[in-house]
Amino acid sequence: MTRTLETKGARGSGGGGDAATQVTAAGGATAAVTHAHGGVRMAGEDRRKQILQVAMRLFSQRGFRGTTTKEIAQAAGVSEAMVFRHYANKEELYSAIIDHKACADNFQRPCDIVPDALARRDDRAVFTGLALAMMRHHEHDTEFLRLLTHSALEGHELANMFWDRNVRGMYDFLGSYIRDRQREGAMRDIDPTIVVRGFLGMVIHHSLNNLLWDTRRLLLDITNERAAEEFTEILLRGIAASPAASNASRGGEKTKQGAPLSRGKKKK
Amino acid sequence: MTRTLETKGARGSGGGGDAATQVTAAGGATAAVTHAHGGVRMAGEDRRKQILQVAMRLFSQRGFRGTTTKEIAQAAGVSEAMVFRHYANKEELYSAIIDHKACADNFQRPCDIVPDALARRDDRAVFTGLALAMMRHHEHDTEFLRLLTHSALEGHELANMFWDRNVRGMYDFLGSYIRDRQREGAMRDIDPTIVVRGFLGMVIHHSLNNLLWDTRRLLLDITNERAAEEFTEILLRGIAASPAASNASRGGEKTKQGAPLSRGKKKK
DNA sequence: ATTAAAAGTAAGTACTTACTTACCAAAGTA
DNA sequence: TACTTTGGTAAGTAAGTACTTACTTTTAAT
Repeated sequence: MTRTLETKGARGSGGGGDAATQVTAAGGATAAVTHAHGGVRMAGEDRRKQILQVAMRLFSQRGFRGTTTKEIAQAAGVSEAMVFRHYANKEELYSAIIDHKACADNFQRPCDIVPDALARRDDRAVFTGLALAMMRHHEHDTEFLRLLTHSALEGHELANMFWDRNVRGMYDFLGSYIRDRQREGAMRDIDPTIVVRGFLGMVIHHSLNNLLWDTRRLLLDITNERAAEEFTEILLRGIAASPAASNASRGGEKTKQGAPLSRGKKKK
Repeated sequence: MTRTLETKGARGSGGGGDAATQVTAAGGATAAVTHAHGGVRMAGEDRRKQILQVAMRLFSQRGFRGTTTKEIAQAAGVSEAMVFRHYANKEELYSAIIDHKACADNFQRPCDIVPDALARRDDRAVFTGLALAMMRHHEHDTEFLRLLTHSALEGHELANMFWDRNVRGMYDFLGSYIRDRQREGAMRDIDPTIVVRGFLGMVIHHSLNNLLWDTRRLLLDITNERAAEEFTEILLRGIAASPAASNASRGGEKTKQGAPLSRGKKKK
């Protein structure tokens, strides 16, 4: 009788998304509490969040134009009018997603992911760490990658925002790390941006592939750890300061390099 | 007066697509040939093709669900009824695109692109050749890449079909080439599928990036040729048979290798 | 000239879509 | 207990949406 708002609120924001759908489905038949509605009454703020999450899921599955407000309402277990009570229109729902996705804990800066490896100049740890962080994030928040691709295709703002806030930073950061390692003689002379493009290409394409194309992993079924290691191995060998060939042709001067090739630590 | 069908037919299938749109736009105002319609009368087969091409363009821009049959009709310069005269429903239009895209000249088998390089065991030529062919195709038929991504997101058949007919083949082909080169001692021991994944990742991600994300090439602005070469260089160095390290550790047996490392030919 | 097939249209239909209005009931509060 | 606030609904509306029907014009062979 005197259950507080907290109780309902907690249920709502916790696993509310799917539960509400079921409640609604069953509600019409069984629960005749008051009239037709079988959904739980939530605190406004909780309902707002829940609707947002449901919308995120649906947008990521079917795209913005491909998702109807009716579907969102049904999946949230409320009437369509409730969606428009909380969000003035469909577009505002979308920008709320942008805010939520962009401002939230979603992306840490790359330098925060592998700080110690950076200090140690452990190239392998740096690249595997970053690759792993990205792939785990993609796998754990699959909605996001789909949503992002949809936005890019539909020319929505989310794509640009993500680009500016995250991708650009990643290029800057990794690019300048590579430049440093080139100066230290550990990596060969090559445009760092191309290296970043190649690295991100391998990682992101792999995620996109698993998520979008080969969901059953028919072609290639490996763990994120393995993928991160193998891609890193290819990349680092690929950009290592001129190896055997130059050793053979130019002879001696290996001691010239400021820092040791981290390739040496390979099968430690 | 007695112009043959050929004449009109040729116009229709030639540059008809965009012309028709303009004709319609101007038609309402200027051309009062018979009644309201300003479009040219086409032979059935030509109109059919034209509608298909218009639909392809629109689907690639806005996705399947995001494109209306009315828009297609308007862009083709005909009434909506004409669209449904040629294609029973929207879905059939889509599968016609699939047929056209999949069956047409779109994708040559990988072994046909670089046949001589394959025979010569010129790894560099093989990989740059393939990369370049893919990137050029992406650039020249941008609709296709967008269409494909849309299909993958929307779970349409085109994605699966493309996967089965093209991607799978590419993995098989490149995979077995790499396996051969490993047996010949030219490449190190690594799962060939992972190598293919990495290679396609770099190339496809680069195309997708230029087409979808960074269309103004702000982050990286290089020619396809350059990109193909650099990615190939990274990959081949990355998977080359263990270089300095193994030579030094295991000593002699270099003559065991069936074919010379094509890396030697580098700056020829 | 007659006629039949084919290219084309205008004006529908049945349904969906984003969004509104008017009203209701549960919760808190005086 | 009465009253206000707020989460919630049912039943709209106007503008799409895919798709149809009934009709007209052009073409070209008889």
